Amino acid sequence: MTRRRQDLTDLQQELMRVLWQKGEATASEVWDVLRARKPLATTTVATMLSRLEKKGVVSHRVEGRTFIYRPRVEEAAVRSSLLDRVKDAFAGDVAALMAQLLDEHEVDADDLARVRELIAAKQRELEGK
Amino acid sequence: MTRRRQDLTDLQQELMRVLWQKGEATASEVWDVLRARKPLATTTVATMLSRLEKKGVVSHRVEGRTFIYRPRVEEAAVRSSLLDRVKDAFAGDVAALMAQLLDEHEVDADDLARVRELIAAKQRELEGK
DNA sequence: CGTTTTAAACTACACTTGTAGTATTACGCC
DNA sequence: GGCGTAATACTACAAGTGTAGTTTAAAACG
Repeated sequence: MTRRRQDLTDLQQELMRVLWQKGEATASEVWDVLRARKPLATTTVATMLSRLEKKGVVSHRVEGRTFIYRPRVEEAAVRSSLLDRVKDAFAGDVAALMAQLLDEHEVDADDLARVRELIAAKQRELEGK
Repeated sequence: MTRRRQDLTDLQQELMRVLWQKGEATASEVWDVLRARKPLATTTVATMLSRLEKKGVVSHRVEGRTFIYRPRVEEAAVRSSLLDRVKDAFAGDVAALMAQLLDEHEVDADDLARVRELIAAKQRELEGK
């Protein structure tokens, strides 16, 4: 029980990213995408996928003798769970979190504008209530 | 090499949180703080602390026959590393990240105001260049 | 001083992860 | 139809984690 929440490790997330992007994929298709970033044996990818299935985050159907995997959790949910972690690390202080984010990561003018609009919307929403 | 970056698990982070807050602490002091949240044997905490030391994230000095631990990594660094992870999960899209954050987490008017000001500052900074 | 308490050291163990080799078996090609 | 190819199944193994018991030794208390 190494991780609480249904968190994914980096590698697991990379596998999932492929599935999320493609909708579904075979082990070798996933391998094909990942090998650019990182050299892995095909069996490694297969192993990971079947373990992910055991964890319930992917499922597969069989076509011929090939497994076609597809995600069973949404990317947004995983992101959300990750956000929770970070929020905890910031003792729940979302503003502080954003501050550090703005501070350490390259955010361009467009991003700022977008976020600004989001905030305005949120403020209107708060006032509405 | 289960985790890249020098990431900490949830439990490890809870231990560290105590050290960051107190500046330094003995195993039983840490245990004392943690046991509210979670029942752990004292030896568990001691084990974790010595493993954290092996990893280089804490150090200790001896006083009498007691170890007094202190953090060797800053909280900001750990937060930063966590932010990196999330940013990756959002494919680098900081604005999207913030959007989900604003959407799913309770942010009050004060927070919004603070963030708004941060963004304004950042915008001015960008223009300045 | 002997007994209880307390600290740290050492040992243990199950589980997950990253990583991949080996075995088996079905397919498609010549 | 035999053979290489490719796919899954099975096995392996070292690290790291969560969790804690056992051992040893010192300190504190009465």
